[in-house]
Amino acid sequence: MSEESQVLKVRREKAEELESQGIPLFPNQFKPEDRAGAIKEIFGNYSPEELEKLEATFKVAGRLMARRDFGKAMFIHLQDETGRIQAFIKRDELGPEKFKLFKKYFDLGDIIGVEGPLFKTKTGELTILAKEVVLITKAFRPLPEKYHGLQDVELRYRRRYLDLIMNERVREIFRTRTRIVEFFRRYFSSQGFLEVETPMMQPIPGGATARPFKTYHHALERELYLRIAPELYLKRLLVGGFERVFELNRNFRNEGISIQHNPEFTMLEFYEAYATYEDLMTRTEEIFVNLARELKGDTKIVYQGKEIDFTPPWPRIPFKQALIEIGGVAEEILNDREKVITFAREKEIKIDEREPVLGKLWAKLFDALVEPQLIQPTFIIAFPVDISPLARRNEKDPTVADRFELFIAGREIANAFSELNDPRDQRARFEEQIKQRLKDDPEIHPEIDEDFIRALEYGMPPAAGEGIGIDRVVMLFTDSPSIREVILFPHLRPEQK
RNA sequence: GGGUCGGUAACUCAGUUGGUAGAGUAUCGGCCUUUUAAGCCGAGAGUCGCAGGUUCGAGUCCUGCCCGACCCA
Repeated sequence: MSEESQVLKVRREKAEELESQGIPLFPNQFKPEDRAGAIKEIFGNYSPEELEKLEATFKVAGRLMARRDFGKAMFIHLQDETGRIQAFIKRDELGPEKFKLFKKYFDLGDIIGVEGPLFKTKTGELTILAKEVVLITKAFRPLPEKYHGLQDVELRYRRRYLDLIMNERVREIFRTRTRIVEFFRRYFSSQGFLEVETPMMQPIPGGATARPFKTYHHALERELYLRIAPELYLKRLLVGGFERVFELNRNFRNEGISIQHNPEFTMLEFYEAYATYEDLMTRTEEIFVNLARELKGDTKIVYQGKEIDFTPPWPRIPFKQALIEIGGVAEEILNDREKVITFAREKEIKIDEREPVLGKLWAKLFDALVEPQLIQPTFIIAFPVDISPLARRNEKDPTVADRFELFIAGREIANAFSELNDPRDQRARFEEQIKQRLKDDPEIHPEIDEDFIRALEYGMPPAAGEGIGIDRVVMLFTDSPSIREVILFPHLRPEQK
């Protein structure tokens, strides 16, 4: 076989023959009036006699997914967005010409229209008796195998359209994703938050510690960065007088791809004036309980075989205490930088031994020893100030920030804090960050966002803000082990020719 | 970046010690007017990820590379 496989050749020849008979391959006149799901929902329980009395015809369109040929009649399954419905294609009903045309030229994968009354087969399946059947869109390529479907993970991601045709569970994941996004928008709107859009392209990437994507604007003749977080712009809006704002959109981080990381991911950030991080813990509990009830009708879900219970209140454990009690790190080790490094080496936790910031070393220990153990929803609070450059200091202990991170199923799901609004301290924190920056660390931008400081100098009301990783929330509620399962088109290396 | 596993027909997968590349689905032809992965008979379909190497002979062994999954960092 040369450049074209046998199957593709047959399809192409069939299409050409149809066209030469004056039958259009891609007509645009057919208007379906019914959908598979609604028909089955309404008439599924009708008896054969009741169906016969209906005297109504139904008109559906969808993809031809299955075909069982009996010579002078055949059963087909047609799939639209709402589900599958069976139709019975009978020579005596259609007439010999149309029947022959269907039999010879309509293939699995074609999009077709069927019109006719409903009846029940011997086996009790609700079925459309086809009085009319038309080709709506010819498929030039065959569908994957009807029973096993499309399994190859690489192909599923590269040809997501096929994955969606073949795998109902995948369709369900993305419907759930949309429901979750809609839930957040509805929740925040109902709570008086204004949804806003701030720059995705930023002259100075800020609001997080991460390596950005760089691009170039020709007319402005300057480099721009795809945002790693919207934080610094949302806080400018607090300065501007919007007291409750949120943004739900994409962030970009130029980092590795893993089971929990995609270079572009969806983040919800919200900011609430006159609130504290403690208020946000309560709000966060409320959000997840409401979401679980809406999606599952329960405050419990099962994720990868583990039951997760959102019933509040959730434990609130100080960062250092978690390291000691959950991570099993002795307190005297934590307070000594050299001992921390030795400890990490013994435990084979990879750290940069030149790292001068003690909090960053602690964070590495936390990621390795504590995070995987936080299965039930848990707030870790009182983060070291030196890894919380945008958070307000605790009034009693200035070495920790009024900050929490939420962990569920061994993963960070949310990050929140009372916002630092003292412009002097903010400048000092930025300067310290740059000073402590390891040579050429791509995750810390060497430039201070002076306009952000200036905004704070006009006065930002005390506020608390939070970011929630939407992809990870979707993973939890769809029981998906990998972030790629909840992103329609995850990034892959280019396909080889 | 390192490790493990995988890449064989359009799809899902076998392929023994190195000895003519297989099955099911799909496709094509024949039979069949209530099937549910319909059934029966027959047929065609392959750059075995790519490039080298070893060998009389490589899907199989060796080296490098590409793509993917998972684990580690």
